[in-house]
Amino acid sequence: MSTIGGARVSGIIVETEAYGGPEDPASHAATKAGITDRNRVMFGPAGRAYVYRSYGVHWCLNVVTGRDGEGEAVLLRGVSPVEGVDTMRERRGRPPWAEGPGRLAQAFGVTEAHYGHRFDADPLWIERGSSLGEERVGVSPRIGITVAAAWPNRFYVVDAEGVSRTPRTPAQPNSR
DNA sequence: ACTCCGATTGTT
DNA sequence: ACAATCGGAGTA
Repeated sequence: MSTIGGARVSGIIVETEAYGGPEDPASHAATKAGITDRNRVMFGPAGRAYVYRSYGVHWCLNVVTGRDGEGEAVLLRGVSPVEGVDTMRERRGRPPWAEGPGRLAQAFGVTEAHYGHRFDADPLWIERGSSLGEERVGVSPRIGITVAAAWPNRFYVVDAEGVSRTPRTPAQPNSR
């Protein structure tokens, strides 16, 4: 749920990816330098927003999930819209509204300004949803990464609107 | 100081 | 298939 910019936008989270601390080579917490300006909030207490810029173009939103010092977070990759589709249309121009991490952040109005925001407060928060049968939860490797590419850390609601289309399999080992 | 390239998306 | 776009992370 977001009230960023005064507009009420909400939806159901239907796709996420788990990123661990320094022991997860695909995580932004896994840097040689340890804690940096970018990943600092990941190493803080759970329940805050880790926002990063992707490809110099998009914002992506994570929820810090680890204990203080652990560096773990969950990337929000897909939301099934409930309220504020009109606002999403203004922000995005056209569908899909919140399918994929960049679109999701744009639809909800999330930017760098929300780095470190606490999810227990306005203008951006998460509420408990309804429980879901195991058979409706899909698991797969994370999208778009090149290391730890086999880790089954992506979770999604089977057949739900807002789940990103998985790109064709990345490809070859020998690009050089 | 400088280079490489990505937790992506939209267009060709 | 490829461009857009830029700052983080490592020093290729």
